[in-house]
Amino acid sequence: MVTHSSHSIPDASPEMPAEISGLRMTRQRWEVYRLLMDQRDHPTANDVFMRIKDRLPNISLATVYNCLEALVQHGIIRQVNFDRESSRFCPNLEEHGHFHDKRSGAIHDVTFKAGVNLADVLDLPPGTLITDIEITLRGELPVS
Amino acid sequence: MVTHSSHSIPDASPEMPAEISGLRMTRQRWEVYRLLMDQRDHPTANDVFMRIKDRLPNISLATVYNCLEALVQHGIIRQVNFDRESSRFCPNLEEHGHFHDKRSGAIHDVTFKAGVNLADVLDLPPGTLITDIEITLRGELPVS
DNA sequence: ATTAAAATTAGAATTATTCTTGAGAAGTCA
DNA sequence: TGACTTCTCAAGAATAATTCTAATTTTAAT
Repeated sequence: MVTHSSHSIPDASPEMPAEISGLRMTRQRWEVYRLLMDQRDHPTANDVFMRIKDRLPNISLATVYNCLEALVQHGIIRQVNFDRESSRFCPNLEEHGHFHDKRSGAIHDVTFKAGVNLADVLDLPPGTLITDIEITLRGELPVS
Repeated sequence: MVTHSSHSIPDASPEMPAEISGLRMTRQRWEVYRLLMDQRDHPTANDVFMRIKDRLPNISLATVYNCLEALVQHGIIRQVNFDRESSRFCPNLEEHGHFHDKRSGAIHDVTFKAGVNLADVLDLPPGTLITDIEITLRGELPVS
C-alpha cells in the first residue's frame, strides 16, 4: 500500500528547486520565499510568520528570521528598513526605492526614471565603490 | 558673600538662546545640540551620552534620548538610520544622503550634483507629496 | 513667593532580533 | 548501506536599543 505524507505539513509545491543562487533550498526557505513572491506587500518577519502558518503550522519565528536572513545574504530578497520600525522584506531585485504612503500605510516600490543612474547624480569622489543603496521616502500619494 | 554656581555642572555657554525653532532651550538640550554641531561625525545617542559627561556629569541617557527626540521633532537636527544599527544624529539640514565607508567606518554626508532634484529623477505618480527622503549608501571610498 | 506646567532622572519595561542548545534531517564517502 | 559529518530547525533564553513610568526638580508666569 502506498503511504501518505504527514498530515501536519502539506507537501512543498513540486517545483521546489534544490537551490537558488547557491543557497540550498529547504521546505521552510522555499515557503518563505514563495510567500514573498506571491504577496509583494513588504511584510515584516512577524507578518511572514503569521501568514505562513497555513502551510507550515510548526514553523518557529526564529526559523522565519533564519530563512529571511539566508535569503537576504544570498541576494535572493532584499531587507527594507523604515526608520526604526521592524524590517520588511521585498523580492524585487531591480534597483528601486520605497515610498511609504502615510494615508494608506502601504509601501510601494519606486523606480528611477528611464536613463537615470543614481551614482551619476550624487556628488561622490571619483573612484568611490558603491555596494549598496537604500532610498526611502515618506509622503502621501495623490487622492486618486 | 557672593556664592559660586554648582561645582558639578559648569555654566552653559553664555550665548544659549531661549529657544530654537520654537523648542524651548534647556541646559541639556543646548549641550546636546552644541555637541552635534561641534562634532559632526554622526554619533549615536550613547556616543552623545558618553561625550557630554564632561559638561553635564549628571545627565541621564533617557534625557539624551529626550533631547535628541525634541531636536529632531522640531527639525533642528536629523536622525539617520543605517539598517538596524543604532540611530545616528546629524545637524546638517541641507538635503543630503549618507555614505558609510566600510573601510574606515566613518559616515559622510553626500550631496546631489548641482541642479539635481531627487523628486525629478524618481518615477512617482504626479501629485505625490513627499515629506521626507532618506538616502543611505554603503561602499568604499577610494584608497588615496 | 506660589503655583502650574514642563523637563529631568533612574530604573523598569518593551520589543525586535539574535543566540544557544539539542534533536533531527540531509549530504558524503567508503 | 552504514557511519560520520554538517546543516537546519525549533523553543525558549538572552540581548540591546529605545521607550515608558513615576517621582523630583526646574522653569515660567502670576
